[in-house]
Amino acid sequence: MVAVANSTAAILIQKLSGAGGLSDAEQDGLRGLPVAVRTVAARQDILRDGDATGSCCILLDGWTCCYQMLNGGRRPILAIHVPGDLPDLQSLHLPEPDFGMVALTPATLGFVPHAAVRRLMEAFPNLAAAFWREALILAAIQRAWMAGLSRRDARGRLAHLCCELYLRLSSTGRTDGPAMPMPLRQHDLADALGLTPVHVNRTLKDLRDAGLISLHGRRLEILDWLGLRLAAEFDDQYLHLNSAEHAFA
Amino acid sequence: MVAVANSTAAILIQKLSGAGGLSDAEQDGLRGLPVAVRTVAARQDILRDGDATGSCCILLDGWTCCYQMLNGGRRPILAIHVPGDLPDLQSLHLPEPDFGMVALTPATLGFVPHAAVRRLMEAFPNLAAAFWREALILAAIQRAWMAGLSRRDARGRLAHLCCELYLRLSSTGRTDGPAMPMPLRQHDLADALGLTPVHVNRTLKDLRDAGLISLHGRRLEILDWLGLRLAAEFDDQYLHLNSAEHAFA
DNA sequence: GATGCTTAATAACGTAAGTTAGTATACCTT
DNA sequence: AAGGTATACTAACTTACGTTATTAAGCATC
Repeated sequence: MVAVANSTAAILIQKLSGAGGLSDAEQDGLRGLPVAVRTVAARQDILRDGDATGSCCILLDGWTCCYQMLNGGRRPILAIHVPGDLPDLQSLHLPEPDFGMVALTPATLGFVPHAAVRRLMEAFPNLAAAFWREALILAAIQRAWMAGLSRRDARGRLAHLCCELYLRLSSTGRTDGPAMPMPLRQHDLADALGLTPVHVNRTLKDLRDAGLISLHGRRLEILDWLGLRLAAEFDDQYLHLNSAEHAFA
Repeated sequence: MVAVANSTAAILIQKLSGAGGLSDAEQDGLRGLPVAVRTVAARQDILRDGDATGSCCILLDGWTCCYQMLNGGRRPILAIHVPGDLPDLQSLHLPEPDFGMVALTPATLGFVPHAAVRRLMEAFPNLAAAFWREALILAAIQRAWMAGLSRRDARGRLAHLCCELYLRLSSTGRTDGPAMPMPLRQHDLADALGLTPVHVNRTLKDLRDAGLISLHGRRLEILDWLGLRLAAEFDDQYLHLNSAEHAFA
């Protein structure tokens, strides 16, 4: 366990800088956090349902997701996380997680002990607010997702997910023009969208045939942003992005 | 706007007392909160999507729900709240809500200005933690709900909701033996479960015919708790209830 | 105790998505 | 490059749930 490495601190500082930015003291506080960096292989469990770890993590590289296991192998995916996300701040006050977490790609995470986070949050109310803001944005993302599961058809759900992931990646410069990495297999998409893999396949074909996206070899390209937004009824407000700058702005 | 009335303080104190209870100073802090009590009629909007109110609310009596509006009158319900719940703590850090809130029954709510809540949370870290714990429990409830929308059939979803609401009501003594109030109309249940009212009706009949519940005149009775739990694959851990005491313990 | 209005119950029919099964393609490993 | 495994694609068939429509039952208001 070493003090937060430069790159980790940079990611945290970028993530937590809201409209007002962070003071030097706050930035130093973040840089002083003790962190254990861990690398995991794709498909490897990061957190098992019920494990209490005593630390929070920040996703530094790669993608992860949270899921719940139900009987019969059903595995609803509850959230997808991309670099910069803080997936389990909730563990600060609910030590026993009600979900598991796996890596969707090879991933590296930083684990920071709860005690250190708590100390930092008490010393810097602004940082506490910034941490909570992040947690609350993830909760807002969950709400939007939930609304889709409840009341959108397969096409709308898939389109919505594409829009959302594109913007979330774009906000930290991880898109490549209109294209982005798409590490989720159709099986994962199915678990995220509440569909079967077969129907995900059909629906992808549908969006492809409609000229909205193309998806080959783990790379998703958005061919018609407006059309996709429309199919998704997508409104980016819930993401609370600082800059709405992306290839289609 | 007056200082929290006795009953309001009692509800807050009960809600926020975790395993350790609250100190006298903390309880006094809660009693000193300025609160505006408002009564709303059933079906009346409490919060419109996008409104910034500048305060948080606590539900003192009655039921409310949060929803999002989609095109074509689709109205997914994202959360159901019962007395004691703090439905919009998130507004502390995300002032523009991404959802609306309506009363499901005549309801009375207490509104506390953000500034006052923030002051209290800075003065009493324990209270801050307790508030966040409540918000995180509601988020956990959302996750469980989401998993259902994604991977449970109509029967499982409805059974799960019955189990959950029963325990949540039971934890503040609002059940009556194996029975509880059930103010949601079938139309509301449909929006909460991602189904159509017709199918909710069919599914209710299904659970009734299976001898698991009975539902007449806004009153839900659980006839076979074990059977219902089984149909729901219900595990109450995610509710983080202090006491698992209820009629079926 | 009529009148209307909202909610619940059923039935008949339609369809989006699930299931099963098979083939093709990509991707690893040696 | 050959073989094996995981993933993607497609088709044929089934089903849970949606849709539309009608009737019945509550539950207000005058």
